[in-house]
Amino acid sequence: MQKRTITIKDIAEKAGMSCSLVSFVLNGKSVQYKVNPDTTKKVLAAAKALNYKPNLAAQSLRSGKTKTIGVILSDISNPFFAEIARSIEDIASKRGYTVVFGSSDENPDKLKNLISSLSARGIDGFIIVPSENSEKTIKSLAKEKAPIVLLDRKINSLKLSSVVLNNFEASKKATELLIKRGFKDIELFSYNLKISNILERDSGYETQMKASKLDKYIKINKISYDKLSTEFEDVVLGALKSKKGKKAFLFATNSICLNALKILHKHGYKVPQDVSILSFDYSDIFDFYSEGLAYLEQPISGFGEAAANLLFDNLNGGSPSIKTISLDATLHIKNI
Amino acid sequence: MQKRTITIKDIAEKAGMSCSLVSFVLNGKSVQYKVNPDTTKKVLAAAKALNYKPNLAAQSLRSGKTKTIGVILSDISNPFFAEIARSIEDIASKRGYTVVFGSSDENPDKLKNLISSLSARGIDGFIIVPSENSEKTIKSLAKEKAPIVLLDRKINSLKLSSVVLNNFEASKKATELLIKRGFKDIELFSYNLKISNILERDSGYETQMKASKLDKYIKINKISYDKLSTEFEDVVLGALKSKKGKKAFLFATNSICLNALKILHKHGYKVPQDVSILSFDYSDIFDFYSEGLAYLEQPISGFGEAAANLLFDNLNGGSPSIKTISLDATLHIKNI
DNA sequence: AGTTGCAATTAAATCGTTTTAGTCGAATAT
DNA sequence: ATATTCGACTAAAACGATTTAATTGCAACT
Repeated sequence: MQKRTITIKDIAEKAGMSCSLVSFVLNGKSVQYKVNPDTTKKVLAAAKALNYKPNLAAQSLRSGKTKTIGVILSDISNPFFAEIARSIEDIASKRGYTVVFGSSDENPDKLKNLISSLSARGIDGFIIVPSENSEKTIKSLAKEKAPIVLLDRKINSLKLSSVVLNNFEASKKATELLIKRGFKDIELFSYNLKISNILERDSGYETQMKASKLDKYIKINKISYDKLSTEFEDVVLGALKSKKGKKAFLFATNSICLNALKILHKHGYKVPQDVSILSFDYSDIFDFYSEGLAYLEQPISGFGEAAANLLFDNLNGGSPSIKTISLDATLHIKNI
Repeated sequence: MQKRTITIKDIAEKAGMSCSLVSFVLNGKSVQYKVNPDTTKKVLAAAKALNYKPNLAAQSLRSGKTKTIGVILSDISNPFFAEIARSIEDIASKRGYTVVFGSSDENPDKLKNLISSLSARGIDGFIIVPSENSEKTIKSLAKEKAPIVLLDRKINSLKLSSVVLNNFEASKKATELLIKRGFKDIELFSYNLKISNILERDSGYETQMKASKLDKYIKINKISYDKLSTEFEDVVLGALKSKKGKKAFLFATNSICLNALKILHKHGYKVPQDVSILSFDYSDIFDFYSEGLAYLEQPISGFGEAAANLLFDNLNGGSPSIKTISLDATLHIKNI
């Protein structure tokens, strides 16, 4: 069925000239190589007539570039990362690049495998959401290979561009709101992952609690990433029973909050009667609560766009400028 | 910073032999080409010592294969497609393939652009969620290029493998349940897209309504895909006010249902007092309803897996067997 | 007239791998 | 002793595009 693919040679024959000329024209270097305007026209006409599509493998082999960027996320089926993926895809396609995605599941070994398989494909640049303990892997990638932009989390010891939320400020601001509203018993639910965004969220909470002399109420519940659906229920129920009185839960991520809300509902606890909620990220569920809830919306597409633009600047400009872009969260309050 | 990349030639030099031998060994053709076992060992040792990674561009150029598959979805930021994307990615990576994704937004022009840009990259095979009016585009791709598997929707006029839900049966079964529970006034909310899954869901509903002599209650609300957040509210409110008595809404997709539930909540309507709900797909929201709700869960990862396996079978086996795989939905009932 | 200069074109090398067609010596067969 | 086979290996072409160095005419200058 496949009618042999059209090469530059076919064009050359049809137009009655050498391959070189065709290549010059097709790369927009007619002027530079002083190609006769008539010749240029002939080439373009022939290329269109034959419906020529350059062979990317050949171009890559020659140039060492693949016009492809690699994006490694935690999990592309997580809505947060799916939206990021989408915004990166949009920008890349406008620039004529394609994107390959990989999911690390917060697992450093998977991350390492992904990086090595992508880097073997001669990817031009990377956008990476670094998992725990991925410092060495990323460092060695940075040493030998293409530009890298870190996303959602930074690694201070590495001199790399990154795009992150202003996590510390957001978390502090959220805690402050709760305190202003009269809450003292504020518990944070967070992952036990050693990644910058989580650590900063923890620290923002802690800092504000201390600043407001609520040291003795500080309680950070660290949840293991892959045990959210199993062992989390006891943690939440325990926290609900711990003390009497006005109570608030601060959730470091969407997924933790969602699971907690399900547990609350399952056991008949009510928001805001039993507890008030403040969560990072937006979730559709939030639209069904009209009081006792607030959330910190992240500029998700902004992350993808900023990271993609940063990467392309490094890729094309060549100027390896290291930047950290820090975006702000928006606090939405529903009668809290 | 880049220490020149290692080629097969470097290995050949280090091991003191020709490139050919190295290639034979590295491709596991030692036996076929009767390479001396000692030589084989030497090659492998040298390759490992130099940390050799084959240049994919060169391999592609030579073989015409890219070890890459293209996946075109409606919108990768939609959780349904994100989960499919994830399951395809997992299978592909196990087989040593990478995946490039594109989102068509149900727009035939975007789909066409995506296909042409992916096909120019010499993609080995495609998994496509066909949008409306994409028949011609896909047909011409099928004629000139690699294997295609259609996903989520089929196009009867094209002889292509596809993986879909048994939409007609699912929709009929759902309608039947509602009727058994005593509902007569059952309205369907569906997209006005001419794609097989939607049309079959419409038809399953209609068929069952007729079979149960409820012809005069048949009402299909067709919503325009990109106006879900704007013009949909009036449709829902209108339907709620139309008749008195026991009422049920059947939603053809997750996104329609989610939007409707938000509207219900916003205007103070209650489930099941004002209306009962039956939706395709699962949504986290559903966990917050304990009565008057049922949903048809689709085997989402199953879609991705089946499609990927089908594609790889065609890709490697070479046998261009055309199969339609039809998966069943699971009906979950919450006190309806 | 002979050199120079320039516009326009082309041949050929190159990127890294795979594969075909051979080479070469040693072992076996006649 | 010569022909045949076979094991082990190699040279070189091919994939398609880009780019450097070289080659044409032809006009312009001294």
